[in-house]
Amino acid sequence: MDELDSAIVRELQRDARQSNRDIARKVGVAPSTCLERTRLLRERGVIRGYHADIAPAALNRGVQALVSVQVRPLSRMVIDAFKAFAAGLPEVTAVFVMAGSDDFVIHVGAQDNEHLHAFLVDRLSQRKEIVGFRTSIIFQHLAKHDPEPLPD
Amino acid sequence: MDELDSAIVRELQRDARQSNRDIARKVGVAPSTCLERTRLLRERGVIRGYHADIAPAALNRGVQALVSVQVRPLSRMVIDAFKAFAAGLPEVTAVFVMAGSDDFVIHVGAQDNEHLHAFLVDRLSQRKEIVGFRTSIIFQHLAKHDPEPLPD
DNA sequence: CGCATGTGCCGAACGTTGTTCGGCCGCGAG
DNA sequence: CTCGCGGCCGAACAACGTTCGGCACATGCG
Repeated sequence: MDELDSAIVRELQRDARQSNRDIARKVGVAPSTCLERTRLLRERGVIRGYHADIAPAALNRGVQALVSVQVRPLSRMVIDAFKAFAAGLPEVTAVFVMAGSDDFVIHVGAQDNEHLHAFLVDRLSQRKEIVGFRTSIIFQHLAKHDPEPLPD
Repeated sequence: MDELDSAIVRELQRDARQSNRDIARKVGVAPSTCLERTRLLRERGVIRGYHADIAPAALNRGVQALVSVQVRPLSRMVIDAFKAFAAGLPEVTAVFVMAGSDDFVIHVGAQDNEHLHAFLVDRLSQRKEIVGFRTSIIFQHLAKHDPEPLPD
């Protein structure tokens, strides 16, 4: 992970669909070199994939929320089962397994408040391992899609 | 946003770096048609960008946390100022503006616990508008990078 | 010090792709 | 029925991805 790799990664974070030649030119190497570096970055697991960023409203997810969930008992079986369950729900876009007073934080998107409420009542609260959850609506979501690498 | 648009979006969510021809073939139209559709989706703001998904450890973010923050007074000025401040910090990868008992949730990544602690103590707690914050470590982060669109 | 070995980069070549554009088809309005 | 329009197609050309042989530099060993 030298300076060249970092530069390539930065470019792909900024715009994953620009041509390999453009990236090569920006980072100052030949296209073939750039391609080989990129291939190795994928192979090493540094680059995990390339994804389009879609406006939530276009996917019928106009309302988003973070749901903090506590489950009991705190055994691996229960945690893994709930994690798999949550990840499988279509309204769920991300699952955080947490340390602290909340065991999970779930990022949920729904068409509107009514659908969100239905999701919480009909899906989540069904699960017997849940001993409590707290839902907070998201007003805004600023995501940094090209975070700079932190210095060592 | 007809069925063809949805199919293209789905493919670009799955893999943003596959060729336009491949996408066209999978969704069953000519490459030129697919390209034009994609261009319109970008123009309409449905597609907001294409980003590489990078392993956090490679960016020196081995430790991640969600920080719930309360600020006072709850005026637009204070909220906007804190939002801009948080988004500008290199350790911060996402800022959620929330409804509920927490005003913000900040997604933070740091090299290790020591750096995380330093960030919280030296950066966050500097801000006078903060009346309280709570930090929870993230053990795991399952993100769904190709969420299916919800039915209408 | 000279030489052998290996690693990483380059540039050329070729098959593939992106992108544009003219034209065709089907549909709806008049 | 005819006209106009929107959307899709296919061809063409420039640009790109990908592979491969070779070169230069560094490293370690005789």
